[in-house]
Amino acid sequence: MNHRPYHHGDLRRTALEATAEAIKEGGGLAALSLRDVARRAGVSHAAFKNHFGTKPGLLTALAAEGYDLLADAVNAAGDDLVEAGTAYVRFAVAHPAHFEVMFRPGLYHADDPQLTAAQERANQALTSALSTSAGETNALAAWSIVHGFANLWLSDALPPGLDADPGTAARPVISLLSFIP
Amino acid sequence: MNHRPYHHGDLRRTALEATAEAIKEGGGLAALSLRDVARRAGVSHAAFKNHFGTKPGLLTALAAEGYDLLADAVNAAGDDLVEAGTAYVRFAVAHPAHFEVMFRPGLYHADDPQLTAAQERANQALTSALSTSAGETNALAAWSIVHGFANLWLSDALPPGLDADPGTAARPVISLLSFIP
DNA sequence: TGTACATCAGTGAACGCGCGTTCACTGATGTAC
DNA sequence: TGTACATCAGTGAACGCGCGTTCACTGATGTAC
Repeated sequence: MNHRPYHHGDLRRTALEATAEAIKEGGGLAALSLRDVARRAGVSHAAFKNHFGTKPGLLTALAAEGYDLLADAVNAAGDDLVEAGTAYVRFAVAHPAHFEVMFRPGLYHADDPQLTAAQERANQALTSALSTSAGETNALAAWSIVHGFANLWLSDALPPGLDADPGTAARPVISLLSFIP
Repeated sequence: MNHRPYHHGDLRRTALEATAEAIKEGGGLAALSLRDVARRAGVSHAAFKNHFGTKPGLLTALAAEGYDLLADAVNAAGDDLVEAGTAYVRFAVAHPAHFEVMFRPGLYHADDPQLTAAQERANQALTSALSTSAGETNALAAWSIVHGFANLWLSDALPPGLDADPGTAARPVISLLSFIP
């Protein structure tokens, strides 16, 4: 008999994972419900109140985690535009739920301090992959191309026949911008 | 007394407009409900059954309309990569609800004949903006950059200070790909 | 021009359901002394 | 080391609500003759 203890011990962590799973496997972010997340986490559906407050609170935490993961991934890629861009695409495909929530600020508390700090980290990471002489147009192009590729991949809109690994498929595309300093 | 007639006369048209409006002004696609659309259209919430069947049926019609509008917009731009790309961005911002639904095939009947025909039209329009010698990597880059810019704009994620018109703001970014034949 | 009738478009009530949040509670943990 | 007690984490029932869909219906339209 493995009777679960009354106290979960790591509910916050488990809840975030269950949320990402629910978005990925359930009907997407549109169909996300706290009760479904609770079921996946094996916990009462009222248990989240202590950790996150309400539903937007839960999504705030997920978005903040997403920005932190993105910052980590881009930082690990080093100060190289193509590598950083490839890391961006890989992050989006590896964490589709985080990625989707991050870009829907209407669903969470956009002014949460933890969240804005994580956004700032991600921003720094992305900026440092560009030379300071790159200019805004170049920066927008770089961000647009990786963001667009990631979204198209996640929408399953890209033509068949691409490499099965999104990073590998994206690299030649991103490399067209290699002239950016 | 302007007592509405029993028969609406143009409910299909009105319903699609009300749906786009509900997505734009209500809480986004996630919060879309048939009953809200019916309220906006001034009609019983059961009235859609005759025209669209169920909720996915309504979204199928909206997506099909979106692909047709996109095809029209890109065709009108002529066989020029930058102009076609700018038209893509303008379309997305002018019709955000259509654009959002189009790239969520899980929400509609992706095999609907009217829909697939419209998709084919849009595909043709986009393809013809590229020379046949352009190659797949170039095509993916062009699509990615305009799709990414449009999504970032709609997410309100772009830095402040850009031109208020999304087409004008996007043009210099897209122009970086002018080397594509 | 009139009339019968089939078809179509829209109504309004009803259904069963899952939702987010609140509430009083209980079990477990940790700290003060 | 023991004990009292405050705090915290999780429970389970309850609430009110809006949802998508179905149903029998009614008003309007169009067609056959």
